[in-house]
Formats: sequence, C-alpha cells, structure tokens
Amino acid sequence: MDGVFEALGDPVRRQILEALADGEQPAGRVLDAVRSRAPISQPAVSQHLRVLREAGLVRVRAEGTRRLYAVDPEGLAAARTWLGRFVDPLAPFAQPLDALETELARGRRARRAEPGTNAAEAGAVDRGMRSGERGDRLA
Amino acid sequence: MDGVFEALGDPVRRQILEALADGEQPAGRVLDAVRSRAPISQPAVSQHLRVLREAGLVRVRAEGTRRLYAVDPEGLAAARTWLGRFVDPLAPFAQPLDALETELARGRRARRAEPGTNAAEAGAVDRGMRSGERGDRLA
DNA sequence: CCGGAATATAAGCAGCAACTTATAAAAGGA
DNA sequence: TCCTTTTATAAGTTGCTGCTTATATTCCGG
Repeated sequence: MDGVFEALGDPVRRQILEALADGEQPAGRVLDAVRSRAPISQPAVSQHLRVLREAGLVRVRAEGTRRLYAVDPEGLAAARTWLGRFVDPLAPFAQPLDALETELARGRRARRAEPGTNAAEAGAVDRGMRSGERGDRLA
Repeated sequence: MDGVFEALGDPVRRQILEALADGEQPAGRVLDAVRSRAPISQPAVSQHLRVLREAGLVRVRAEGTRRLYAVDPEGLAAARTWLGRFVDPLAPFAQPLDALETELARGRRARRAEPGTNAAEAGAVDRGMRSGERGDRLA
C-alpha cells in the first residue's frame, strides 16, 4: 500500500498501465508496447511490473510460461480516493460529474481499437496541460 | 520535470498537500506541519513547495513577507482524471465506502497469498500496514 | 529428455533527486 | 537606517532508483 504514488511516479510505469488499459496482456506484449516508444531491456520492464504488482496496481495470472498482467482497479481506486480529499471541500457532490467524464473516456476506449490515441491523451496530462496562466517555468 | 505524478510520488510532498487540505497556509506553517512528523530543514520544504507549484498542484500568493500556499484543484483533478480511465465507471458513486472496501478486499487477497504469483505482493502489503498514519496510510 | 521461448532474479553501475549548510532577498518594525 | 523575520536560492553531498548484462527458472513441443 505504501508505494502506490511512488509507483505511479515513474513515466514508464504509467505507460505500462496504459498498455494494460485495454485489458489483460502478457508481459511480452507490455514489453513491446513500451519499446514502441523508447528502447528498454526486458528485465527493466519486468522490474517495473514487479513494482506495480507490489504496489497493488496490477495483478498477475500465470498461464503456461506466460504471465498475464492486468490493471488492479483497487489500487487505482485507492490513489483516486486519496486525491479526492483535495477536490473542492464544498463539493463532494461533483462526483456524478466525475463519473460521467469517466464513462465518456471509457466509451471512447471501447469504440476504438488503436492504442495511439490513448497514449496521446494521457501524455497530455503527463505534461501538465492545463489552462495556461502558470508560465512559471524553471529548469 | 513538470509531471504531476512525479510530484505526487514523494511522501513529503503528499504530506504538504495534506497540510494544505484545510486551506491556504503560509510556508512557515507548512514547514511546522512537516516537522511535526520528521525533522527537515526549511530549504527542503521550500524546494518541495517549488516542485508542487511547478507541477500545478499548489498556487502561491504573496502577502507581505509571507507566501501563502494553497492546493490547486486543477492539478489534482488532472491526476484524478488520468486515474479515472482505469477505474470502474460506477465506482465513484461508492466513493465514501471506497477506502474501507479497498482495505477489506486487500486483506482478503493477502491472506490467501498464492506461492509464486502473489508472495511478493503480500509482503508489500505487510510493509504497507506499518505506517498507521491517518493520511499517509493510503499512499 | 532436450532445446527454445517467456519471464524473473542477480549484480553492478550511473544519474538524479532529495537532503544539507550557507547565503541572498524582501518586507516590516525599532 | 539597521535588525529581524520570512522565504527563496546556491552549492555540494549522498542514497536510492532505474538501467544494463548475465543467469536462473519454468514451461512447452518435438
């Protein structure tokens, strides 16, 4: 449980989660997905998967010599719940709206078959795309 | 880096956010809050605040010689939205029970730890339970 | 059984991120 | 003006984290 946000803090691990967003996949496929963006070794991805597993963010299922990984919604929900505390204290009632947003994202995901849009969307969030006004850049 | 999740990955920064959960507070008060749990220098907290600010998770307002920090809901919402893609669309409606349910399910899962696939995960849960702190318990 | 495929672990190394102390900057009060 | 308070920045050190290569483990087909 300790380690959920630590695990989410790594961009490669978030990418792995995105690769698993469409459903259960063997480690090899996850490896390929990550490699489609940057060169990385098989052990590196295996280690990332371990971190995610120990954080409760993914679950594994052995099938033959393959390891099928899938997102563990519980772990994600835990992180989400923690974040929920900081959302406007006046409005825990914004929840239904939140659910709608999620529903829309899900519909999009189901309707489509290409993983490209997915990554792009998440990447935007990753890079902190928000309404400007904060141009306080400092290296 | 300007990553939201990178910023959230540090336990001290999450603690700072918790200290700001009750509303705007001057940097000095944040410093005291963090110090109430572990010894840390003033510059260290100042640097953490900068990371949070650059990630869009907090905003600052100068008042005299004081700097008043507050949570920026937009940044948190971005993270929450990203996480939302992996969560059951109906889950947000169960929000109040979320944490408890997660806890229970996790305990169950750890108890029936299957050798090979789940051993490491169970160990991680054990380690996670040590904290006992209200806010950090989750993360 | 044996070779190969899929995955995990071991061991070691490099870079960075978070800490420290020292100092600067800015504002308010005597 | 000078001192104090409050916060930020500079500079340097170090432990941890994520990477690599090499090897072990497990399973399946021939």
